[in-house]
Amino acid sequence: MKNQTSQSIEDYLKAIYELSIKDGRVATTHLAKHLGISPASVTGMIKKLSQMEPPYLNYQKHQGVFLTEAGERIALETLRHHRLLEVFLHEILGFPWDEVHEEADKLEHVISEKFEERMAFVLGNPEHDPHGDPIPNKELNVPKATMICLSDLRPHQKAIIKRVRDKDPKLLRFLSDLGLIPNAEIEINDYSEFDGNIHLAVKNSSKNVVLGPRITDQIHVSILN
Amino acid sequence: MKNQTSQSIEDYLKAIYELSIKDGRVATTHLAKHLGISPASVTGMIKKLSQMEPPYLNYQKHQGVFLTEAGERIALETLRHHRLLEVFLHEILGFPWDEVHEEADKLEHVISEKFEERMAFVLGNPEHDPHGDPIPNKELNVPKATMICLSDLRPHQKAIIKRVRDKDPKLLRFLSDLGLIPNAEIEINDYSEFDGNIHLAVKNSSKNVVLGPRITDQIHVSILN
DNA sequence: GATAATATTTAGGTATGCCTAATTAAGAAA
DNA sequence: TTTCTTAATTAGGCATACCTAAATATTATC
Repeated sequence: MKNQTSQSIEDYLKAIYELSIKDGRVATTHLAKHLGISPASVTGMIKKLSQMEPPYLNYQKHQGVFLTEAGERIALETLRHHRLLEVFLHEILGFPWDEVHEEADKLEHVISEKFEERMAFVLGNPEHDPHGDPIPNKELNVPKATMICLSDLRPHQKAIIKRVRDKDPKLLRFLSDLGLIPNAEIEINDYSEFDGNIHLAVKNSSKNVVLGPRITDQIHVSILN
Repeated sequence: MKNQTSQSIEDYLKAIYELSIKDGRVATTHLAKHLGISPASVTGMIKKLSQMEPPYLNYQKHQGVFLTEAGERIALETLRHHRLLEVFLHEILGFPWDEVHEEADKLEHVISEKFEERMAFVLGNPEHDPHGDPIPNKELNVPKATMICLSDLRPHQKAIIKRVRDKDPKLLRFLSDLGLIPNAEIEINDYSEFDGNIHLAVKNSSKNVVLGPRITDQIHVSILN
């Protein structure tokens, strides 16, 4: 079996990479849900990907999958494309940050290495995309940052938003209307033990905001002393 | 049958548009050669495209095809994408003009209307791509220009290069090394009746060049008085 | 440890878009 | 007009990547 990629393969590998950060192995159903595809189809594809030469992933029946080195390389290349494109769309073409994800999802499979290289040059080799996610560098190393969830902050702590993980344009628009975007400074006012809601102040907009745990888990921050 | 597009369909319609400018109807084999596909495959596709609702093209067995209005619309939209992308790649990302075609050929099928619109805005609604080909405007009207082939010029005439039709990167690089790119000013020195070679001077580079008819037919110019 | 619920896989099928080989139609030349 | 050549079509296949329905593991619960 020949070793090549396709739009689909890149999507699978990227999804497995993202899901396996948390869990190690990725379950068929989990992957299926994430990709919006039936579990049966996923089984077919992961069998194929695990039988390529070299294989893109390790797979044992009923045990889920994880990436091989070759698979991770493709995933990181795709992720680099994706995140560079997000910055590019935002900075150069003026896309609002909640619209960059969808467009980058299509383009990431199509651009050439030259396009990637030119983009990185024009943008000055950015390390983070507009959502704060780290961009793998040319050697595919992912810059690590020490961040915690907004939900882990305690009252009166100040922090800077570094990353917003959600991809839903509606939520992203909601957050940016509140000023809750990467590099914004916030201060926790209160934390209600009861429902997990967090009350916080956004510095520049001087707005006071109440956020539920569904949202605060998605926002990553670094603490200000 | 539903009416949609795909990468392949857009390629077919664009090719038919380009070929039918000269000939009106486009023959199966002609199209097959242009697309690098077997004639049998082309027959299958054009049958499909002519039976859609609305049809993208008119087709009668053994008589070739021509575009319907719906087909032409898709072709022009794709062409607009393509040529805007060429300008964009050249001006914004710094691609050399001989490399823009290949990249645009892939991207043209993938970018959104928003991407197109943002590109046009950032570039200031250009009317020509780096090869001098006209870019259909938003309403898909193609700007017309009065140009003739370089091969039709007479000795001592001066002209400005408006368009270089060839897509071969090697030839394009050769021409730009000589300064023969859109907007360059040239003057015809001599024309050899015998072999069709044209001797000309390029203004800015003050080079003297001899070009054969294979090339001079591809270069379109407007005459300077 | 048996059973119920859930996860996963197998089997069989579909649409797209390409292929080769064989056939038929059209156009040119004798 | 008949024949030859070239163009176009049909027939039958293949790969990719998805689907549903049915069968089989696995895991959780009693």
